Amino acid sequence: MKKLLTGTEKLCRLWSKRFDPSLALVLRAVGGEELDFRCEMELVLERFDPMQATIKDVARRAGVSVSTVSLVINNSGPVSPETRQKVLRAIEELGYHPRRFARSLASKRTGNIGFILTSDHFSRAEPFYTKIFLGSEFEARNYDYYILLTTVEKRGKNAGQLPRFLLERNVDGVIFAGYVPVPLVERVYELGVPFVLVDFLVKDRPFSCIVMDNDQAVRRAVGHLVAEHGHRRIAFVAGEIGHPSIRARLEGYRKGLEDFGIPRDPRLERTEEPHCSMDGGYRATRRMLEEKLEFTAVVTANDATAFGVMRALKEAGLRIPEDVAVVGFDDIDAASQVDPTLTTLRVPKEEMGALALRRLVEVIERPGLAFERTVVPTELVLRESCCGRARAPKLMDLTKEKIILPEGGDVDNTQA
Amino acid sequence: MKKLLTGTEKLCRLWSKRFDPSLALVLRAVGGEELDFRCEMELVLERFDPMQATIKDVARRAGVSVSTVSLVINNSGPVSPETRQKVLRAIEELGYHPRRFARSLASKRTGNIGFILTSDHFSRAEPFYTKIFLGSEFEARNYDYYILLTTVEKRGKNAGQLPRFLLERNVDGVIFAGYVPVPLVERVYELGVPFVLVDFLVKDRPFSCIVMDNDQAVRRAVGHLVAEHGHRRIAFVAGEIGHPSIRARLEGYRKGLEDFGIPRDPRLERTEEPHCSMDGGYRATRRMLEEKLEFTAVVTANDATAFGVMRALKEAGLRIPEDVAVVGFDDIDAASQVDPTLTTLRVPKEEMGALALRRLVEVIERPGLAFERTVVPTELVLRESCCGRARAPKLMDLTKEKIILPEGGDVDNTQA
DNA sequence: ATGAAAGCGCTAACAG
DNA sequence: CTGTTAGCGCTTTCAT
Repeated sequence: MKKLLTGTEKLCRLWSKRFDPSLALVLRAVGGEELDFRCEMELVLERFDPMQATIKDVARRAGVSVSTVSLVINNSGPVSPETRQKVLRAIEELGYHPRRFARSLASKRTGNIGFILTSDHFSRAEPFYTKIFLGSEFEARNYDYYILLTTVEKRGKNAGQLPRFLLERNVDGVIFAGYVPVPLVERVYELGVPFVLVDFLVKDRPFSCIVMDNDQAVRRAVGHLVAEHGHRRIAFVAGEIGHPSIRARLEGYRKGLEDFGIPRDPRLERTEEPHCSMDGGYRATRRMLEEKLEFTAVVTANDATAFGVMRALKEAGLRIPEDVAVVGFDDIDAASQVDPTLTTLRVPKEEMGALALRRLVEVIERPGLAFERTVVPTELVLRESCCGRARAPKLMDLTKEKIILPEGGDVDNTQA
Repeated sequence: MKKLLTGTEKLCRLWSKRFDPSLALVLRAVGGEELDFRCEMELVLERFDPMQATIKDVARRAGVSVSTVSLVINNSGPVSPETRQKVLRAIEELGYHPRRFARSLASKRTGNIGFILTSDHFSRAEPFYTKIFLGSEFEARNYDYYILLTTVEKRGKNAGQLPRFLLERNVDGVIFAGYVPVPLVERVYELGVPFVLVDFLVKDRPFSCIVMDNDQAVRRAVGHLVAEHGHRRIAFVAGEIGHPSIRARLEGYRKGLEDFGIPRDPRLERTEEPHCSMDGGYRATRRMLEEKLEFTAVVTANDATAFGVMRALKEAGLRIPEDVAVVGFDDIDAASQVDPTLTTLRVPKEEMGALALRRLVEVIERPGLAFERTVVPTELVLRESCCGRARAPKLMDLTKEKIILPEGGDVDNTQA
């Protein structure tokens, strides 16, 4: 049985909720008679309320209904210019901002995007994925989205488990960065939640993704080593060969050799390490040296690996690049800070993150959009580790770093 | 005038909302007679609904009211063990998860925390603040919070402007990382939104913050250079002297010299560069060399600066550390990857981020908690750039890096 | 210990 | 073009 509240009672509740419960008690004591001061009180509240204005306040002040205000806010419907002006002014005067969660509840859209990567990538805090994340984050603002980042286990019991924000329906879409568990991707797909992969793709599945031209990139690097520097004995060092990108890089290395009719030497393909890390590069190189293999250049699966390679070479008393040239992949910050500076394939990390975000927003806003694969080009950045100190640009001329773009030949300068 | 909806009408709406509007039309055509299939239909929905179960579904299935379910979920109220079991089972069976935004609307708590740093720090993507962020992010999960990251302008028209998530009331508290505009901090303070500063503090304000023992750290480093290696001519290179942390490091440098009665030489205090960057370090060092200043060691304000210093020294044909020793600050990843590896002061970045998160959650959950300043200790990590290759640990023994802890030294590490 | 009911602030369908 | 109204899914008195 619904009990009608008296004016005073309502008021008490209001105060008790929005201010201090003790004030409500005072009011209760004072308000012996039942008056409907609702309206006056709301005006009072408007002036003293420590809480932000609501859509109701705006409506009252503008002398229109809440729906009209909503239409104005969302630009979703015809509103006469005068009314719009009134509403806009009220919003301005009250400093009104719609609350995110209230909109979410009513509209089923959260304005959040989930960013998922493996704890592996996270805990090793690889600058590579950090950059991608930052790229997405930055772009997200342009579309008025927030990004919620989380990590998942690559394997083990929790591997297929949905992140919290999906269970709580707290995101409108998801970006997967790097090598995530395929079952997880499939589950998200089944849930019907829009998603995009970055630097990853699922075999035999046409999911939307943003990847680099991994194989062509390495192929180009090998081409440079052979054509410009006359290398013939070129090694390839990588780990984590399960990652599609890494595998593609190996393929690119092979194609590169093939382009020049150089026979493959399996002993120079070092993919035995579990990770593409500095440690992995170091150990693999030590082993090659111990096996007395001949090589004058090393192409690696990423910059971290290259650092390990360089370290091992130096410890063995070999000069870089005079005795052995080294090429990395990614162009992380440290690549231009090590000595000698590292020739590497620059991946447009932030740009990839931004691209992923844009594509995801598209899908969110136009459900049923077809999957699409985007391949972004990398650039070969020539530095000391393959060209030598004399020929490579000096530190302070970063803008003049020589860069070989995928499209053209030896295009000079221009840093992206 | 409220119009009562018939059973069919209700059903149509339901379907139209939760499924496909076209289905609703079909139903409308079929349901000529007015039946109240509400109950049956809800059971049907329960089985086929692509949407997640709601608290109502749980209540119905458990045969209790929604309030009881709420009590169970939040552990906020007395519920008989049997009822609790029933509810828990229903939740389990339905795979129910409360929606974040619905809770927010009802409870006024969002479960989000804002993370604010300047676009400066962001766009230069300094690994330092990235690590702090990751530390907070990781810890946030333990407390069931999400982190929303955003950047603000350090200066200019937008400098004092509130980030979106504050306007939209989309966070329960805020973490400020690094040097943010003081007016912004003050505004957040006035808004009554809980906040914590990391690696920053506002002069003459007792705001809660997590900072390192900047001055003591550098003092210890100087002490090491003097006591262990006999240096007397020690330079200090930094930029961005407005940042409290950087200023404190300069103070530490001065104290360090004082400890050994070494007179200060203003020409060896290079703080003219705008930023603590590789470029800044490089240029400052070039200038010192051009001015023919004598120095056998350089203490820098951060690792990036140190890299620039090393580069300039090498270009000048000086050996590190034989001719000049170098000490950094932060211990970013690259510090152990450069050649020679960099002696530096390790800042527990992730730990600081986590600490900030914990402190913030405390404040959020117990409003009115007093401000508190936390000083975390740094460690002096000895590597090749001051000890030389022979004495410093080899690459692969990272765990055996020699570390001097603040406690172990002869210095007092309390900071006001 | 449990349930009924009143919101939280907003959107969107629908009626005028 | 504008207003009325019914929710969205949950929390939180308050009464029982």
